[in-house]
Amino acid sequence: MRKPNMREAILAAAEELFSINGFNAVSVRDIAQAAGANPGSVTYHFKTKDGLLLEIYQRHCMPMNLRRSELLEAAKRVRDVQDRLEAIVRAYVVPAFSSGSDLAGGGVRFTRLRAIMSAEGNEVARRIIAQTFDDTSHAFIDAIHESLPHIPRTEIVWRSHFLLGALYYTLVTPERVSRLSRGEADGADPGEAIEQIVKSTVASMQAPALDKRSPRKPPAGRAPADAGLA
Amino acid sequence: MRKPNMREAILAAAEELFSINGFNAVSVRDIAQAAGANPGSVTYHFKTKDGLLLEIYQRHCMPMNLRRSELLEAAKRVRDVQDRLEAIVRAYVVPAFSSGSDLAGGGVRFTRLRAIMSAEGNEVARRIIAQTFDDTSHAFIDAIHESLPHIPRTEIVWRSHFLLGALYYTLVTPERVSRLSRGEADGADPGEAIEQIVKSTVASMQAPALDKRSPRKPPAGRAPADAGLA
DNA sequence: ATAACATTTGTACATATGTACAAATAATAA
DNA sequence: TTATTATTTGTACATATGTACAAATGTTAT
Repeated sequence: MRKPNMREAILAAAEELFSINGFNAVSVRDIAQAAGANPGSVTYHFKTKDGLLLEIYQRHCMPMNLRRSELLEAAKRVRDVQDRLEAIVRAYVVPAFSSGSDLAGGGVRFTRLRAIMSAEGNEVARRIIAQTFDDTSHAFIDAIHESLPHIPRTEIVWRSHFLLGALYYTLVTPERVSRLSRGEADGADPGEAIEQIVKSTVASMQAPALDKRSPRKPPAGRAPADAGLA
Repeated sequence: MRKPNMREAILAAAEELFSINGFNAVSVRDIAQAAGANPGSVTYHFKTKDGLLLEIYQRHCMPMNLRRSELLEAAKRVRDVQDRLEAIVRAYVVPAFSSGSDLAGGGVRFTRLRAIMSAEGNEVARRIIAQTFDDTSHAFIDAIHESLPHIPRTEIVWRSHFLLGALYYTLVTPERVSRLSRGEADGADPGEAIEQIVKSTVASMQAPALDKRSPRKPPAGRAPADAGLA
């Protein structure tokens, strides 16, 4: 074949298919076919299916985190507290939708991929994510915490976690928003999604703290985790 | 074999395995082995693997929605607006963690199952969910909307969607909360998760509306969905 | 006990899967 | 050119998969 760069074609096809169907449901043959390549070619370039996923992550993680860091630094310089908080949240959300250097939809595709991998409990993904995104996550958590010093850090962690969940779920099931809003909202419109997530997250961050317990040490005699519930 | 009820054992094993690894990564043989049954038994009782998943959904959907409806009705009768809003959100969240009639952890397991199925884009699940949960979702959206009449319904839909995303993600990746909070929070503690989700969601629901456009009809000459972003 | 039915077992089949590898072909360097 | 290397192709293998089905076994009713 005279494909200018088959490696790239395979990578793109894999990313597309994984981001739609997950890792487990996509076969190496599916990927090869979508890329117009031979199954053997996949083995040649990436050795294993895991290797292919790894390469996809390595392709995207750095740029996305870089973009986030830039936007975060800019956001931290915003004077007004309310505006700053919003800018910080936006700095976290926007790169998840548009990863800049990438082709159209690249950011959305990779974020949706991450969402599905995390649901599938994919081990390759889990490792990469923990060691690549945690730094950035901490940076955002700290920045938000500095804008909201009266909220315990732990609660900021929870709320950031909810933000990521909202983001993931919106990318995975956008049609549900359209359906439940009876067509008044378009769940697949990144602009709309970003605005809604940002506004709703900023508000949630500002919620009063629960502080049932002292900020550091929980009192020893607490009921076991799932006593009254499970 | 003299297993008192093999059908139930298979169902339980499937639910457990699906809720951890997803549908695609679990084989009929895995399920059979976990249930101490023969692969053929699975075919006998449920005909196909899809049939097995279907049965799991039918087993849980009704009770969970019933519980939600009860709690919702009670919540709607709360006098104070703020308290009512919180009660409504809680009525939505709590049954996702504890499905009542079920054995310990049943609610969490089924909700985690739904989270993974929705990420995997499972068709069987998608169909059942849309026709079983949408009524309940609308009831909650309406109830919240009545407590917050100044917020457009569409925005309540978005924020409810984020709530579900947060809930799902917390059940799928609880260890991330523990890790990012450096052990100060336990992401797997249902009680803690519920309180955090409820408080943060109540706040997000009360966020001011975006209202870039008139409440009902968006102006015709709007930019195409993903023009400036994708 | 005998008949009727329900369940379980064991096995088989067709297909799908990840990956290995030798041969063929293209690209590059000498 | 020829030699060398990089890539692609085709095929093969071992294993896994969903499901079908007949035989064996258990259960219940008469």
